[in-house]
Amino acid sequence: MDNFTGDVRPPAKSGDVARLAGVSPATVSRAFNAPHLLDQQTLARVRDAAARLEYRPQGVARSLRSRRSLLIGVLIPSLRNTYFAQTVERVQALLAERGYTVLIASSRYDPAAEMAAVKAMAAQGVDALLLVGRPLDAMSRPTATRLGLPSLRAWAWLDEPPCIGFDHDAALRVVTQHLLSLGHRHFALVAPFRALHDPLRSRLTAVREALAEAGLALPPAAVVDDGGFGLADGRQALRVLHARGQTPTAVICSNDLLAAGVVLQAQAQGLAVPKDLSVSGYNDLDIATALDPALTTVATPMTDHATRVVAALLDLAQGRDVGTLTPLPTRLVVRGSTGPAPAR
Amino acid sequence: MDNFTGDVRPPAKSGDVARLAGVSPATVSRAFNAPHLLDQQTLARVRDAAARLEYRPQGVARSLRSRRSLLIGVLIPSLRNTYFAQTVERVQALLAERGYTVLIASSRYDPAAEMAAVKAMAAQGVDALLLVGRPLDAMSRPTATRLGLPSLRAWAWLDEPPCIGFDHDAALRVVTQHLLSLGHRHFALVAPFRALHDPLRSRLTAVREALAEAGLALPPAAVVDDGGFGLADGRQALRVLHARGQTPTAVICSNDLLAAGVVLQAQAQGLAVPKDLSVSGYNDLDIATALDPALTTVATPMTDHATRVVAALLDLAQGRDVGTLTPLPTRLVVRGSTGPAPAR
DNA sequence: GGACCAAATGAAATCAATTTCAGACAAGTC
DNA sequence: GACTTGTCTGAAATTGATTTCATTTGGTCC
Repeated sequence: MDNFTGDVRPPAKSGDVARLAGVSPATVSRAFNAPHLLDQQTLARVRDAAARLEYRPQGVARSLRSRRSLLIGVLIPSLRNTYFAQTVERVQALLAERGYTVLIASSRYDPAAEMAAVKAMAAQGVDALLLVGRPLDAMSRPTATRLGLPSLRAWAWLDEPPCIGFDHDAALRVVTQHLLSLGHRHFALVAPFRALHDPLRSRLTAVREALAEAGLALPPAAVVDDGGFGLADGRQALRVLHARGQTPTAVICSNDLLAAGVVLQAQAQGLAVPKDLSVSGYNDLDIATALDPALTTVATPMTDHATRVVAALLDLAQGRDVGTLTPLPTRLVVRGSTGPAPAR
Repeated sequence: MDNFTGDVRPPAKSGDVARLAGVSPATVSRAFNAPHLLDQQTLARVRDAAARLEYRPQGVARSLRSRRSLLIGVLIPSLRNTYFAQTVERVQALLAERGYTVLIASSRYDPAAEMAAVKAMAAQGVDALLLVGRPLDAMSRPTATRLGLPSLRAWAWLDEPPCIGFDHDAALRVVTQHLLSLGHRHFALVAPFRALHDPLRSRLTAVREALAEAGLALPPAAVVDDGGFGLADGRQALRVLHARGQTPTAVICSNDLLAAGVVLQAQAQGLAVPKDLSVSGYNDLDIATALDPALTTVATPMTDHATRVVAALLDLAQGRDVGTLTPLPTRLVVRGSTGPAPAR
């Protein structure tokens, strides 16, 4: 039952430190939270006593009285998405430097799970909540607000402050224009968002509009919007397009993994990239430069993203207002996977 | 400053619910934590009042008094590792079903960060700690124990209970034997663990030993133990081997991404896989079957892993002992990337 | 030398729940 | 009818830190 291993004496509490240092618990608290209020001598005595007893203030008690938990909740759609996973890692590392600990939950694109996670995190008393990606449950953010929980939306730029993110629709328009300028007239879009709710599909609209400006249409058969987000799904997507009789010269993908899959499948079928088929990705992950040819893609700089997200989170957690925010810049990175349209 | 939006009235506390239901706070508490103790009528009244006031017990106060936080800490080496990321996602989902919330920290293979995370999680009062992968700081687990924090080691099987994991060394011996049985005599190993501390390199020893049994040696030049864990690193590894004058017929890789990189690089250089070169991966991630040829690899079943980890964590969190544990079974999955050694 | 002020500290209240302990009441037993 | 037993409930203590408020002390200014 009990699990004694040598010196598992009950951990010291602030009163113990106070007694050893010959001060009151209030002073111990100040030594940790407002050392400038203390006399140098006193501070030293308390620090010494705390070190000797290996005292670590119990977070739970601190949170209760001070109403600050030093906890930040992070809610993402999926950890299988490398970009999200890396973002979480960076955000966590930066927050740890500032003394914050990170609570994580993945909704796995399930609105109910998203809402449940918001409530769970509110119940645990996080100081602020980071919502990565577009909302799955339209009420998740209002719910956080109603529970008195400051929240930040990240990754996708939405006009719903505070928000720090990229304007993905604009980026996709740029990709489309890039391909148009290379002479492409036959497009396909691989963006498996069908199962997700409407707003996520604005990417589709963005591509449609950019094509419409050039007088081109994107027929439903040229859009693969089901399946997953992985390499195998990219391969499958190209097969599906061909099975539907589609023979695009340019395939726009909603992430690099899908694009890599399309490239591999094309090569397996004897199509040269980019001579016969141009392919574009999104995110500029490592894989984009690990392929032959390297992927033309949209860079969504992660360092910038993570840094600004953390700064805003800290502001929110400490009750400060975050100023007006603008979308983060994306950058079209043209590499070998896109080229002039083949003559037909 | 304040941020009122409509009905941000202060959240209800247990006393409010008690008053509305005409009972004492103690009864409200019992309604949530031990409903069987209450009269049906009373229970209904309390539930009704709680619903009407949208009462959610404040976790911080509950944790303080009950000494249970319903928080579980998860500490991993890296979220860039897809297997770890997916494991975290599953573990989190399963724990959420049981009412637990997950605190996460990534050490990024930094021993100091690992130790700091253990302390931070202890301070936040997690009920149990999951340590994924081999220890970076030998003291991290003893520290947890000394702080009275039950911990579980996962992923790697170590004789340091409680632990749930795979015997990677045994699995690598099986891989080596598979390749030996195909007639290979010239091996290379891509396992970029050099920067990591010693125990992690036992994989190298495992391969060496298996080869030794067949009377073969693995020269240092045939081992690539630096670089990263990505696709590009796999490509680079094969280049490095060739630059060193190594012409292995079989390359054993410590993960699927590296193996994929080796395969792609080989193909780019005109080497046929597996005719000229056999390559093995590890983990059996999605990418293993998305390539041409598909990767021979070692399956480390994630569902099994996550399920058992969660069961053990719940036991630990609730102060129960976890029984004796045995390593989880791995499985060699032979696919197209390995084949008979070429004649020389 | 008295009034005033700032710095340093402690005593006690506080945060919001859970838990302990004891009491009320009803039902059964002899 | 007295006694036991079990069920249900509430009052008050408890958890461990922070915060408020009051007090002490020493210095400065006129």
